[in-house]
Amino acid sequence: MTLPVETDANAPYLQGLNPPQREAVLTAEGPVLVLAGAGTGKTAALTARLAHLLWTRRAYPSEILAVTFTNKAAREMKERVGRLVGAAVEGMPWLGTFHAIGAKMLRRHAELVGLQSNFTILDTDDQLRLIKQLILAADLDEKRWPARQLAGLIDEWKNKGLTPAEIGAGESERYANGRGAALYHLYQERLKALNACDFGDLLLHMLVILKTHRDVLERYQQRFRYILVDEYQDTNAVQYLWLRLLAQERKNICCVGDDDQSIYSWRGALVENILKFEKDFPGARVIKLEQNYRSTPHILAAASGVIANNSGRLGKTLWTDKDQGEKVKVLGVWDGPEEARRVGEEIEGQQRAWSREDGGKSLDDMAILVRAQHQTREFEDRFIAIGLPYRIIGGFRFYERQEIRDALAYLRVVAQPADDLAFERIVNVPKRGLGDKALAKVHQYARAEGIPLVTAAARILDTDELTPQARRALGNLVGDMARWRSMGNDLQHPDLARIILDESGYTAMWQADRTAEAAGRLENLNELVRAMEEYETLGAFLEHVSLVMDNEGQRDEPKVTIMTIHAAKGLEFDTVFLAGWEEGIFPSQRALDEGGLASLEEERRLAYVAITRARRQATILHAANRRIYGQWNASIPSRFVAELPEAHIESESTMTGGASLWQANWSERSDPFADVSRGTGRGPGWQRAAGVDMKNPGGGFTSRTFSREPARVVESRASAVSFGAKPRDDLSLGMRVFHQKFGYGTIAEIEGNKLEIDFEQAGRKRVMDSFVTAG
DNA sequence: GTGAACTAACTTTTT
DNA sequence: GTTAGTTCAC
Repeated sequence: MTLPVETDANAPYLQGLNPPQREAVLTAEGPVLVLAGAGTGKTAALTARLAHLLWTRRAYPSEILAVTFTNKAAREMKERVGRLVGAAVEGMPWLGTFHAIGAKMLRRHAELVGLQSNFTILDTDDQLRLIKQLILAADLDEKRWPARQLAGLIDEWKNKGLTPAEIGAGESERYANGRGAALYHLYQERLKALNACDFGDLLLHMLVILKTHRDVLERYQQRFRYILVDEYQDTNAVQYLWLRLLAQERKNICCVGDDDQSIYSWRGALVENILKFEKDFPGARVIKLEQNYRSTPHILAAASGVIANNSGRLGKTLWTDKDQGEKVKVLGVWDGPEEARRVGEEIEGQQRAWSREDGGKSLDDMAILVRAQHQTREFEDRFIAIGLPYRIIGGFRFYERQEIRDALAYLRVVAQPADDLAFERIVNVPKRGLGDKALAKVHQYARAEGIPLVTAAARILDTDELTPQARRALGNLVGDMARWRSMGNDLQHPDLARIILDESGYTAMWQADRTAEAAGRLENLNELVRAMEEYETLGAFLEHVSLVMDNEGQRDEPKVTIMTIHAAKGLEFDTVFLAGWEEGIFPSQRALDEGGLASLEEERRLAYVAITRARRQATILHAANRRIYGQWNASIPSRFVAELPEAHIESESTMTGGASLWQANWSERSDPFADVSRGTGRGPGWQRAAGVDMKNPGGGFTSRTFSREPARVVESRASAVSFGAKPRDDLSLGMRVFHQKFGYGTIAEIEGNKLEIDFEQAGRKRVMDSFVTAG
């Protein structure tokens, strides 16, 4: 059934692949681990491998299991395989995300875990509301034991592949004095009653089924002749156990990943999975992809220098045949706003060069990567001010938006009368005068009778439990729902959805809304209904939406991308700005405080991922002062800056008088920021970070040019020289002023209490307004 | 039952 | 400094 090997070499899908890539494609049988460094053509190899399996008739499309983590990756793979082998991809029903495939399998075997095949997939919002109810019912103080915490624990347990029965006393102890396991159990019971699943269940239920039903397991083991796993370093315990069971029989499993890019341990990912692959699958072929097609040598060297500080790596040496290119720029700035300003200037410069077509870049080729979402704000503010088009990736996904969730709840309650959570969500949206009181009565009735809320609501109308007003409102709603349900039989579901949204008053609610977002929300609702048209049934659509639908903003004009490093994984840009490389920000304070060495190493991998996003140019920024939760803090450069190999970077500081002056200021204690209030709300972590408790204080750029003396920590006190000082109103643009160090100059820019001054002798400098006098 | 004022909390978030 | 979530007064 296989073609002779000689023809393989000429196969179209092998064109342009380097030797290790070819090996990864052609080693079809047996376990294979492909260690693919950043930018080494991983996806090309993966898709070629799929094409190879199909082309050589080793397997039918339906006999290959190919799992990814993101919908985007799945989509991309589908597209690329399609280009190689044509329509055959259409028949690849088992190419998708872990969760999508889990859901697909689970629908076939739902009854084995006490669900019906049309179960609902709850989003995190529903999940949290359900857990809150359980906590309330368990008579726990929600302040002391937040629902979020329990949700997090349950999620963690599910990621580890643990059912309630498998939670030991020690684990259970982690919530409400040992009641964790019991609450987890209750939660699962509730889900079953609601005929619902959360994300974790999609995998855990399937794992349980595979473990306990030999026949089912064997059927899948037979079916999947070949298994392909993308981003293997990100698999968690359930996913790992799942794969191991499925691959046990044929052992044709190919995992692709990069231990250096494992950045999701907080979601339960286990780097160990990739590290022990050869133990799990004896005789595994390990193939390293090390030729990088993305970045310049300087960028690769910078990234390698940083990641080399981690221990326990499988170890890869990336190389490239590209030209040296530019060194990685390390830029020290005064504070957050200046960071944003500098990046803006840099981008505008490149953009101008681009419009002159002399080697500049389109905005689409540039990105700003940050550690945490809140850092995007500073850039957003600045870019709005200078009119630079930008797009922020992240925040809410499409189906996480309030209006989408509400609309889906309406659809769910019609499609699935047992869906209490959906009912609760919309019972008083828009406002119908059905508040806590009325709802509590319905709840009580439902619990007493053991029936779903919708049914209870219908029955309670015949009693005199409710106030006449509530009764009227609830009667209308229940009547509407019954009508919509019956209409479902002879209407197309998009039409039905439109009717539901109109008749329920939901659309009208947003039309009446005067806030800025209202129009966008209506737009989203339209989009939702439009998207429904592509699905056969309402059920199919609901699954798609909760599992797959994302809101890739439509690409119009070129824009700079601002996003977190996590979100940037797998992407690449010509020019990348890496902002906020300061202790406490990156590495994050939480990682430093809580996770020990392991989480510091994960932060370092994050740094590695960040640098390797850049094709031609990377600029790393760090500010001396940063406002965190409204408090100004002196900050010191990240240790990762210190780890950048000197030969591949170029440092620059915009600090007044350059780095040496800053150093002088620092030690003379004349730096106004050295004494800036640190506030009282800071945990010990902040002081520790500022106290530089690491081996290499300050480090890098800092250790070479600045004082090694750490920023001193001074307790809060209403200091005269603080940011709180009121701005001077006696200064204006173009005014001639005098400065102790720099002499006379004219004010070129005023930004808060910081001035940009063109000095007659010293040139352009940035100084604090309190340091100048009107000249 | 609904709006307005207060108060804790605050990474990353593929599904 | 923001924002979500809760409490309090109509």
